[in-house]
Amino acid sequence: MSATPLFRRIDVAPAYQKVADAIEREIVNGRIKPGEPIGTEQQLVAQFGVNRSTVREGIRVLEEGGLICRDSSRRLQACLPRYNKLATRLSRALILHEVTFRELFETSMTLEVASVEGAVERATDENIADLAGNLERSAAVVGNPADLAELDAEFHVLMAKASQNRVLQLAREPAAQLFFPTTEMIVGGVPEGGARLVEAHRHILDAITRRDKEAGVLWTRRHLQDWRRGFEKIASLDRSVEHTYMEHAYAARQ
Amino acid sequence: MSATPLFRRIDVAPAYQKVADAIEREIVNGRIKPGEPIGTEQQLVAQFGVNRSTVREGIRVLEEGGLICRDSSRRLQACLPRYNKLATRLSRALILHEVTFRELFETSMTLEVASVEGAVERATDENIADLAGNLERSAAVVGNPADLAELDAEFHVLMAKASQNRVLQLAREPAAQLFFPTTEMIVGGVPEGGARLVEAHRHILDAITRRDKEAGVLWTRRHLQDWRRGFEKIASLDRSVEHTYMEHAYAARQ
DNA sequence: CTTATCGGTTTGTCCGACAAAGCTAGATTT
DNA sequence: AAATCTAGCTTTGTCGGACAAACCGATAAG
Repeated sequence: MSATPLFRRIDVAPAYQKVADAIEREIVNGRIKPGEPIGTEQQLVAQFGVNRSTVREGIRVLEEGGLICRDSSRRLQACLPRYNKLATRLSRALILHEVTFRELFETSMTLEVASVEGAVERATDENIADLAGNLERSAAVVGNPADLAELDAEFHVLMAKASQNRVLQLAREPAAQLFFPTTEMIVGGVPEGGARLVEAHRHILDAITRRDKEAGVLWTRRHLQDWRRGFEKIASLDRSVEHTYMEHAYAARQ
Repeated sequence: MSATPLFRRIDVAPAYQKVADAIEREIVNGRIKPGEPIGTEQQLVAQFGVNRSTVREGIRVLEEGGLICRDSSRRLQACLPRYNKLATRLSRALILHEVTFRELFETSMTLEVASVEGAVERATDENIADLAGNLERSAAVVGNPADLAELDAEFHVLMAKASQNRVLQLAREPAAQLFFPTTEMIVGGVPEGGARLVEAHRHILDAITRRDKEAGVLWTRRHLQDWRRGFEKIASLDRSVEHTYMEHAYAARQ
């Protein structure tokens, strides 16, 4: 696979990249822990011996990557990258690749089933309480598609949290960000759609509480199949996500 | 969920962020297509009416996000974000969150099974030829853990490609980047490990070719269970990924 | 037809500067 | 004395200008 080269690969990375890499190393290696300050721009200028503009370009890179962030007073500090923020980038990439709803549906089915299985096995009392709270709020807005869609997305996030599996939480996030925004137009377009959604959530939560994996999986599948049927009424599964958004939600929002 | 506010949210984002957002909008909306030039920094300075340093900070943000890249002569252009690059960020985030191998294993099992199911259903002749080529090369280096680990990772990427599901490809990538680097130490640590790995790949490819979903899933599960058993010989599943890396691969490399 | 050379562009980096916002600590008020 | 206010210092965000190195295109030389 690899021949040993005569010369080491010459390093021609621009200075701002080296600045970013140097800071990244310190964070990933744990020498700077999340929450600890990176130092002021002036200090970084002194330490790296480059201009402040160069330092700032390096900072932008790390900031976008989620490795550093700013505290209340805009000072730099290391931070734990938020899945959510990073997932947004991935979702955007998916849109640009013109993925279809069929791909999205298939993968979401896999991940949500895995999610409910984990939740049935390992949900804590607190997880269950959170889900119950969400269910209660959902029942109160069953006639309002916009609010219900938001709570539906939250329900599934809580379910993934209840699985106690952070890798799973991460893996499902990009798909969820594309998947669940469509809930609004589907719930709004199908009579009794809201009621069915809340009913499904109720059964799922019940299954999690009773540690009944079979029921949990069954109702999760039904829940997603409902979504799929609703979707097929308004668009083709084989069209790109972006295209369908353009014609529905997006047009209405702007 | 939302009251209609009297005033529109006042916009206080820094200029470099606005520059980045403006360019991002053009790309995501499709007005600038992947491969098309963004323009020189000087042109952006003129269009946005801000300083070049500000423009450059905005460019760094987009570059890191994978939305723009540079052609051979360092000129800016829109590009299709590569899953791989973005997945690297997510993998890094997972390390910082100190995820355990148990989480990684559980999720990988889910995703690889989904992957093989998709491949059995939809693999093209070209996909199968690629997998066969990989298998052949693997068989040739069965005694070399480093090369074999690399080919194993490639095999699973090819399998995900064969599923024809880009969302799935994306979802499995971050986990794969953490999961498969361990293959080297596992294959190296277990006698006959290399042979078992190649054998499993052979059965999986055979199942894909025969469109036998049951066999494909069975051998994929066995393949991953092998990995898990090998892993348990050298570390605990409940330790963090980062911690284990530190003691094995990482120490050897530097 | 290939090679060499030469401006013109563009990027990467640097310097110096300034307004706005936050923080600090001393001064002022109650 | 405690709370409050204010003035100064620090830090960030932005700006203008500058220059070397790399790159492009075109022209000149072999």
